Amino acid sequence: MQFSELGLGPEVLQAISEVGYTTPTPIQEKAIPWVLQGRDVLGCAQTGTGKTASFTLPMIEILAQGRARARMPRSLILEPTRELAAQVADNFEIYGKYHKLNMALLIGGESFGDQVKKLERGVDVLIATPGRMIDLFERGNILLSDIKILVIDEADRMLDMGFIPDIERIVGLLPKLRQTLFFSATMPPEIRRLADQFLMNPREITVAPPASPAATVTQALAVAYDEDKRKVLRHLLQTEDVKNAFIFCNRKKDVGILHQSLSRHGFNAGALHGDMVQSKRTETLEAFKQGSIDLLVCSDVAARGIDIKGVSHVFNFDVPFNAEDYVHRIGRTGRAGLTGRAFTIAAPEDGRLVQAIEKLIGREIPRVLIDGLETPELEFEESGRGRRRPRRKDEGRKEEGRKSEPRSARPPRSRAADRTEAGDSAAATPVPEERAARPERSERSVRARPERTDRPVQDRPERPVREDRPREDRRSRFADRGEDRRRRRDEDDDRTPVIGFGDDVPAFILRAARPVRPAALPDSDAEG
DNA sequence: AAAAAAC
Repeated sequence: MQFSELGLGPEVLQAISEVGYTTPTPIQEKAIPWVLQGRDVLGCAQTGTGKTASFTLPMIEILAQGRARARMPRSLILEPTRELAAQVADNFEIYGKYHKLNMALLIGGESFGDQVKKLERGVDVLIATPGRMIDLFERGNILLSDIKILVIDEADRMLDMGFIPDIERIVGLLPKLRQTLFFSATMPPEIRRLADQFLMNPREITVAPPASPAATVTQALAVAYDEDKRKVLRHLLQTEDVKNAFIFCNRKKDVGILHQSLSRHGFNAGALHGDMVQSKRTETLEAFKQGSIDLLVCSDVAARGIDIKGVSHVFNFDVPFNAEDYVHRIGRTGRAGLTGRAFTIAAPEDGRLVQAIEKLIGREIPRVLIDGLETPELEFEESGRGRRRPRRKDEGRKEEGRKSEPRSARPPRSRAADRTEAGDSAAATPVPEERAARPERSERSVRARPERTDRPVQDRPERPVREDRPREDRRSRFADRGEDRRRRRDEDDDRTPVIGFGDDVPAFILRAARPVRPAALPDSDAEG
């Protein structure tokens, strides 16, 4: 199946081919013809399935006819986060290149002035987060009586975030006669109810079973004491072949702390969470996209839907509270048929969270050991208040020997991280029992390569940078990787289908950034 | 337990 068979016009097809795509993803193949016919669509699809283009492409086609009047937008797309809204706007820019569509991005944290000015001029496409949208409506800057197409994206997340009342209110302001496209990764009863309420005789499209991570993502779990977590992370960053990575924390505060820590250790990292000013959020995300930042330390604001091509790794510095968020987080890698690796660092008290995740994804996450670090057991009992936090056995002893420094000079977390000397040059190895029980699995598990294990980072041979290779060379390199992937899949006996392009990957995705390396190797493990 | 979103 080719894009040219879906009923899209030559201008859109031209824009698509310039980006390098030839083959639609399953959801695009199924949804685009229906949307072009003016039908409602209920799409059950995770991000990373090509969902965004499945509505932007036909919308560009439909909106090409007619013209918007002042303050009367012709279509409305609702997104749960500002970053996702901006990403959809980018999509319209890219594929609407040969159409003159006016677009307005209505998100919080940016000045009203520009957004209002755009509305005055008349927009074809309105892309908004609910809060700012309602605000502008109440100020009288938007008339919704001309909306012909409504898109509700990430409905289940809107539910999680408490946006449903806002959504119901906005939809109540729209004309009853309209086309509605409704997307959600999962279909809990509450979402189903909304879909029934908003859609008329929709075509239902399901492309990936919810809560199943893509087969292209290799997962692993390291258990470590809380105070060792940063050391484990640094160790993984240095032993893994990390090109770039999302690093998720559960709390905004910890995003800041970890970002500082990694920066002090010479890693090229940025931070992203919802309390940062919007301009900084946009700037950081762009820098990560462009590759001028290798590591993005972030909260769950970036867990869902953020689509950055060719991210090699995801690290869960904290085990997510919500098991579904785990699936979303690790879905930032292994996209578009490329492989990715996802490591989760769990503290002993995270046992129940890990259990919930493993239950959701229906399998155990393979464990890895970090050489030179004591690996505690996960705990599964109720975590009562006042219960003693699990501690390393050697903690007291190391405490005496550690370099003296005024206690008040540092936050408690960073002091704790100083206490172990071993670790930075050690390697992650699989749990022995796992190897003994299933030898064929251990071969492809997330163990660091042997030649990398006990040499310091700067002694390792430089990895070839793919950018410098001639085109043909790159292609053959990828073909090899494809074969490798198939072999590994066979060994895995993993029957989950691969979502994406298979081996037919557009050239631009193969463009790789330089490998991530600490700018300077820390000479001690000190935080300073 | 947290995060997200309007000023």
